[in-house]
Amino acid sequence: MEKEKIDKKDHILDVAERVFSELGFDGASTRTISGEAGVNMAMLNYYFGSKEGLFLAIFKRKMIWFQEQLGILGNDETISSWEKIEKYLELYTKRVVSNNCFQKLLHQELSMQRRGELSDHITDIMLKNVSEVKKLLQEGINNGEFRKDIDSEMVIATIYGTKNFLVNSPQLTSKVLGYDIHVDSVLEEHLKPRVETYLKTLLKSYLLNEHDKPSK
Amino acid sequence: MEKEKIDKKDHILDVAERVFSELGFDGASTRTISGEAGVNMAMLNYYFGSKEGLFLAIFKRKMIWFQEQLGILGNDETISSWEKIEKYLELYTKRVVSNNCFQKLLHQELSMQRRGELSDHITDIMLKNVSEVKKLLQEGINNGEFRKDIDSEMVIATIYGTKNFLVNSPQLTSKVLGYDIHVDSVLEEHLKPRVETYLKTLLKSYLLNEHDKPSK
DNA sequence: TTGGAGTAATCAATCGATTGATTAAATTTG
DNA sequence: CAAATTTAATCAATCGATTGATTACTCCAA
Repeated sequence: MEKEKIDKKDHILDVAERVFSELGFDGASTRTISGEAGVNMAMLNYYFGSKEGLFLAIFKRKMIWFQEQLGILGNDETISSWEKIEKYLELYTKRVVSNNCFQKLLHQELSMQRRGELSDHITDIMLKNVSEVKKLLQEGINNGEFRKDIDSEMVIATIYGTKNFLVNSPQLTSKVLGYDIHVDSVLEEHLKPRVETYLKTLLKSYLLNEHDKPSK
Repeated sequence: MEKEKIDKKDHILDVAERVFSELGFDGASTRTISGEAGVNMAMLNYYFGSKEGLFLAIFKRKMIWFQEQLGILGNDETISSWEKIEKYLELYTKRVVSNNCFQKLLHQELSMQRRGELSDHITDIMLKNVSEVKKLLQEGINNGEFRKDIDSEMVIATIYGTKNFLVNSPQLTSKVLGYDIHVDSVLEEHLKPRVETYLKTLLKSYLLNEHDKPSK
């Protein structure tokens, strides 16, 4: 059955995504993954060719989602540059909750140099995101909304880095913040809005020209 | 000879630190490490008991260095809160260059939940750093230098997160910035001062009360 | 100074366990 | 039936760890 085959493959990808994010590529054995997914070990190779093929399939699947999210902001001419940044931040912090595993997996793999083909793939995915934000920032500079001397690339590093730091080391973050962010409801109701508010305030004070700022 | 034994152990730790940071804990085999260190494989177990013991020894060695760095800022009463933050940023970005491998290793391990004892160790190390910065920020709030509504914990996440994002994925960062940060001299002369300047400007605009800011 | 006993360091060889992958047979599906 | 799927069994390779033998060194008595 075509439909169920896709569902089963999707189920395996879901499980693999989680296990990989928890144990890393080398730490997660094919036996563990197939065991937790409730399928025979040989199925992984039957469906995805190899362990690395399975790993790659996880990213392939998410790429489509990335692309469409990237287009949402698109070329909306009706709102200001700062409002676009705000919208992007809202879109991005939403993923704090929904794509927890994958984001961790992504930056885990980005920090390793080997597995060249895969690393290039992931780098390309990230580059698309980066250039999108860069475009928004440059637009704001050109129309005078933003200060001319902002460091766009560093701003991007701050957006991604701040979030990654918080969600990629949940144990540390939980201790620092005083609530357990492993619990989904806590993530959704406390961390997510807090990060969103903070990043907006932080970037507003850095990006906007003085005369545009509310006196606070 | 006592002296040479320490040197050799130190050499192994140096190599292991690098290899672990490049390949991860599971990806780095004891054979690879001993091979690159130019010692017999059995020496690793002879010196450190096990692979995990070797891994732990890397962190044990760095803990001393951390402790003394933490005390440097100490209770200096002669400078303002903002100047203390500036000094901390300078101290911190210095490590962008000098402790590249270790920092990557640290946050690699922080993002995995298993290896409980070690994770707790690392979390504690980080917590000490965090609480130190938190104290500086709180001090600035209390004496009126900083705005009262700043989110201290998020600021910390920004400082660490921004740097980690840049140095933990050198491949991506190099493409975004347009110069290869794998080269040490580039790291030192371009990325480090850039990060330092950026973080100072970013945090100054967020932390300081309006009336204290230069009109820019 | 020399010789040998005792300790520390190093080595090649190998252990059982686990890894990713493959096979051929069995089962299900259309 | 024929094709697609699923299974258990097994493959060679590699993993971390350990062994016993060997070398290098220290120290003290003669």
